[in-house]
Amino acid sequence: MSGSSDDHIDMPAAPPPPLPLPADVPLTAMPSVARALVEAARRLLVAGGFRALTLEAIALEAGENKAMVRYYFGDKDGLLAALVDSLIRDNQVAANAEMRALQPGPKRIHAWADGLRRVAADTESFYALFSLVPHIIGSKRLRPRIADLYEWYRGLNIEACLPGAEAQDRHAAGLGALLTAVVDGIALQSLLDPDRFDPDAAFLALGDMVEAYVEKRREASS
Amino acid sequence: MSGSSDDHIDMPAAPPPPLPLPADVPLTAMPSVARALVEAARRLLVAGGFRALTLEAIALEAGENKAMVRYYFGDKDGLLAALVDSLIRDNQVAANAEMRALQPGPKRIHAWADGLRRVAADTESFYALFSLVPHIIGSKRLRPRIADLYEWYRGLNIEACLPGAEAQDRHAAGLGALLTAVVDGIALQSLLDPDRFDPDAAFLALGDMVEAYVEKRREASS
DNA sequence: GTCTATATTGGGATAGAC
DNA sequence: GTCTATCCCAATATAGAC
Repeated sequence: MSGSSDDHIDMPAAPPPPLPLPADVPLTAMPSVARALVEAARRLLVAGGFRALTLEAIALEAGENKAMVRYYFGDKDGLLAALVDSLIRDNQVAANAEMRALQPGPKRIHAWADGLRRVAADTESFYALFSLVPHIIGSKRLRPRIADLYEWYRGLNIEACLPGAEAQDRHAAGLGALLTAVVDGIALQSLLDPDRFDPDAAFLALGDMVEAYVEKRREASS
Repeated sequence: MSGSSDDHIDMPAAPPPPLPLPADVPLTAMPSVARALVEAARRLLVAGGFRALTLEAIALEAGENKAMVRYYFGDKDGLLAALVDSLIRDNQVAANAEMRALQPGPKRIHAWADGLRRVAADTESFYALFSLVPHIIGSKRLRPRIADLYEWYRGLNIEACLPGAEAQDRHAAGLGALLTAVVDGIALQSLLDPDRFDPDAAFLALGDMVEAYVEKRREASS
């Protein structure tokens, strides 16, 4: 069945789904049916956890046909990749635009830290994300896609705080990873203790720390 | 069967679990049967994810009887709490002892950052932890226990980097939360991209950042 | 309790209408 | 190019026989 060697030779080997959407298409740029599916999946995930995420339930919630998942995303993992992308990336776009409008320097760093604070405050998105993590890590196809997404995310952080850093600069790479980690980790602590935990304090400290670090780094290199 | 009202009266009414172990008993201090159960649960979780964690499978893997879970931990969530505690806390004890042996100052901070690096490098533990997160967040009984564990963990970080900080000091609280977040977040990135991602770079940056921050903070307050 | 038959569910695939 | 209606296969759950 996998080879389907009986196909007519002139049939270009199983009509490839016309457009399995790449995972990095922003939600707003998707065909409306695809967007409806992603948004339905998100609602189901937030409401009922990963178990609730069946193709049938998603199609029902979206008011679409089950086969549309295959049509637009190839398979369920493709849809999940698009979902994770929307959870991580869409939040970043606004902060990104804000950041680029500012000149490099302390002010930009604090503005970026504040943007990260707002991203981490979206606990619903992070609840959905953490619900997916076990499945992502266990999925051969999904994990590399999410890994790429995180790589992009780290690069964004580097550009915000150390514009023009060399790609091989290990300190810069460490900073990018660290900022990404802080957002995820603080969001996790907020989910675990929504009443008592104060996420903003961490980002205040973060802004000051990155500023002090970048300053020291500039002095050292001059 | 749950009521078993036919039991002889002189049988002291379902021996109440003599010690639903508090979640913060270190693994090494547990009765051997309890420890065997926790370790079996850990192996199953690492091998097969959360779905594999049924009471039957745990008892089988541990070579114990299913009822022992109720006896030692009250219920499944009690066992899971002890498991999470062992995943987070046991790693910390050694680093904690090391830290206390050092005088306050830059050296201690870098030693602490290196301890955190080693904690984050235990990807198996973090795989288990992240597999449990969706269930923890959704569990009314488990979530507060893990929240307390994280509170303790944040306090430990504060003591390592800002010994003697006031409990109400928001900057100190932010730093404690931030260090905790970095460990979790970096471990997540390692799990997502075990081949390419360089977790150590983040902790190098972290040590320098915290040092620069604490230094600046001391100058400001003097 | 253990096992097997059966029903249900879930992910994936295909054919064909428009 | 978009979409609907089915179908298939595997895994799981349930039920009843023993």
